[in-house]
Amino acid sequence: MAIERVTIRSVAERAGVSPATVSLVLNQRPGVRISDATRERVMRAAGELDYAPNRIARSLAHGRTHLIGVIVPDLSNAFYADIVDGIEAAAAERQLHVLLAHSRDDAATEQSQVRLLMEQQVDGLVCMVADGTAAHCREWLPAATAQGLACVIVDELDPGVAVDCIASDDELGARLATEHLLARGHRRIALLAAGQGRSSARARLRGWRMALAAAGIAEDPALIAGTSYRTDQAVEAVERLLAQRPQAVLACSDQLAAVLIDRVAQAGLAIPHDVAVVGYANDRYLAPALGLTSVDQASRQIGRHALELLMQRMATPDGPAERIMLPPSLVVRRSG
Amino acid sequence: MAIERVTIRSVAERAGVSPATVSLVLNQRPGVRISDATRERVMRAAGELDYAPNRIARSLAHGRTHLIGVIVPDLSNAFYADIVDGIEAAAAERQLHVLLAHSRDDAATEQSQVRLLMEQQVDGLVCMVADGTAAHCREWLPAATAQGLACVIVDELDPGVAVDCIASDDELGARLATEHLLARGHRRIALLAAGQGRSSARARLRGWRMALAAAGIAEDPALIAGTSYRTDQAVEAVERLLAQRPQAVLACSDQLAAVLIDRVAQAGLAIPHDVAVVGYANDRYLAPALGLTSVDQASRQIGRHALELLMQRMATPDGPAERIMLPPSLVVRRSG
DNA sequence: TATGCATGAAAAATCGGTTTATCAAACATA
DNA sequence: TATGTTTGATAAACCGATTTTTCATGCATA
Repeated sequence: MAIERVTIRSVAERAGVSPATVSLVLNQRPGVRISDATRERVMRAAGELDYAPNRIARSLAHGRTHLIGVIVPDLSNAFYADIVDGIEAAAAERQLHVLLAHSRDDAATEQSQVRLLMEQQVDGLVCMVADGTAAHCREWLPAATAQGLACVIVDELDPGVAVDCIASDDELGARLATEHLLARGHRRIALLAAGQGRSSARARLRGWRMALAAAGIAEDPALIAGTSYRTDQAVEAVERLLAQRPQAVLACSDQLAAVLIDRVAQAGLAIPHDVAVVGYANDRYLAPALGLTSVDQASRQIGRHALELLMQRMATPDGPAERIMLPPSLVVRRSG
Repeated sequence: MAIERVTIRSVAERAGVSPATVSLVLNQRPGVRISDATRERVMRAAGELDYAPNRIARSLAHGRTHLIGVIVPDLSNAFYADIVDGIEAAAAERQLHVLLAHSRDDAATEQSQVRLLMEQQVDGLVCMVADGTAAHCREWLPAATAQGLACVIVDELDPGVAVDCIASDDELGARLATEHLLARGHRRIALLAAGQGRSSARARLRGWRMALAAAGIAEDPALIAGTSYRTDQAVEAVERLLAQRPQAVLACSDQLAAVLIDRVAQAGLAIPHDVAVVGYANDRYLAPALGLTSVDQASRQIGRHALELLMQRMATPDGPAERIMLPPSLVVRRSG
């Protein structure tokens, strides 16, 4: 049973007009005159047939898909999910749709998704990066922009290539968190770092240092432990840090903070009495569940701004690359 | 600076052949003969120009997009993210790509996404539902299938309309969890229920009941508290349940379990000594962070099977609707 | 030498729309 | 009445591919 598709021709036939007329009526562009009678007939025919124009054909004809490609490293990370949310909201206001692709934070996957999205003729591309892909856009960005694709990189401010970037002001975020811990009287404040090599890691380190320096506290290298955002690899770093007996720890993600809290509890210590803990990203699920004080990165705002930046780039392809930082805020809960 | 696109014509011109020949070479279907010299010239020209065929045009021509639409209610819920992961993996093996849409668990948004995906001419549709959209597919599914679109519903087994469904066997999951708590010697085992009206909620209730009945324990209605998966609305139900002094609680999501753990701790009780807690879904981030015993729903498997079901439906559009349940397993941690 | 058959490539139709140029009819003007 | 203008709709070209049909060749056969 072949299903006969409803095309512009079906509608034209039923309304007794030409396909061109149907197109003109449905797209009602200013300047084209259609008689009320004809318009009415076309609208009714389209309604009766429940006509939905084939976007594929439409895109082919006028060379715009009204699709924005969005690449996300980890679908189940609330930080990225919120950014996508912001992008989607801003896109919807402009009659654009989001085509979501999943890189799994893997460089090869990212690259094949970029290629797919380009073949899909997206009008623009927002690429969110994480540890595995932070610098990888160097590989494909030049080719993409050379073909006229507008791109924005999210969550990395130094991708090593001229492109619009947007991220949270991590220096400020780390500073706010550290100052908060200082204000609570802590002096031995450790940093559980992750994402080495990324602009965010460097910024957070700077923020932590600045706050300590401003308080006149000499930096103790033993109070910095570098690890990965992959929590299954973090336990060793956490143990190393706790062995230093810090009064407080700033963890670079809420997931890492969760691991930390777990180890602290296992060690029979109390939070925040023995060790105060601050997380990063204010994960919608994790932070409230753990009662975790955390730095909120205004992720939806990042998404909105990313789309606006993209619009700007699409309008003026040759302008200088921008670099936007959004201010974070500290959400205080009972962990520190 | 208008960027001249690389089309099949550019390649043809450079290779000194017709566009048809280029297409024939690049799609190398069995039965068409191309001389080695020509093939070589075309391949080189395509390589030199870095030609990427326009999928829009290709799809229009042969009426297949090789795109699978996937609707997800909540991007930041690891359960759905894992299902998407499974769908993607299975799709990639079949040279299909996933077009992800976000319903925010809102019926109107879901419907507009369905329409968009259909206009986008997806070859098939996997719709994951949650509380806000569980029964809503009744509204749009008949029209979608009438137009020849293959659909699969995930995480609801009684959508009220004939369609392929797939979900975890929640009766078994709840039974496993309850039996585990019984085996640990608990008798007053409460159920923190959510998702009222959904097949999963009914199944979990049945599973809990069956386990208790098999142990010869009379059901105490006061030990059931119904709430929403929205954790901001769950505190009241949790308090009500705790007031009944249960020895153990089976929560219908890890997020709810987190709220419960939080309230238990606030009440000065110890987990699992005073109250044992079992969650549901084995959230990749939450469950390990909380040390939460939880029912694992094999979410990636659900995704894989969903895609296979979809393939089957695309092959035989008129077969009877299937209803698949996948067996869950219990992951024991320190909470119960 | 004329005919038939492979072979390999190109021409043309098609997918479902958009958009520009064309054109007929109705109307206004001289 | 002849001419010029609107008005409203259509024909036709196009977007960038695919696919079927057509068409030169070259070769083998009778």
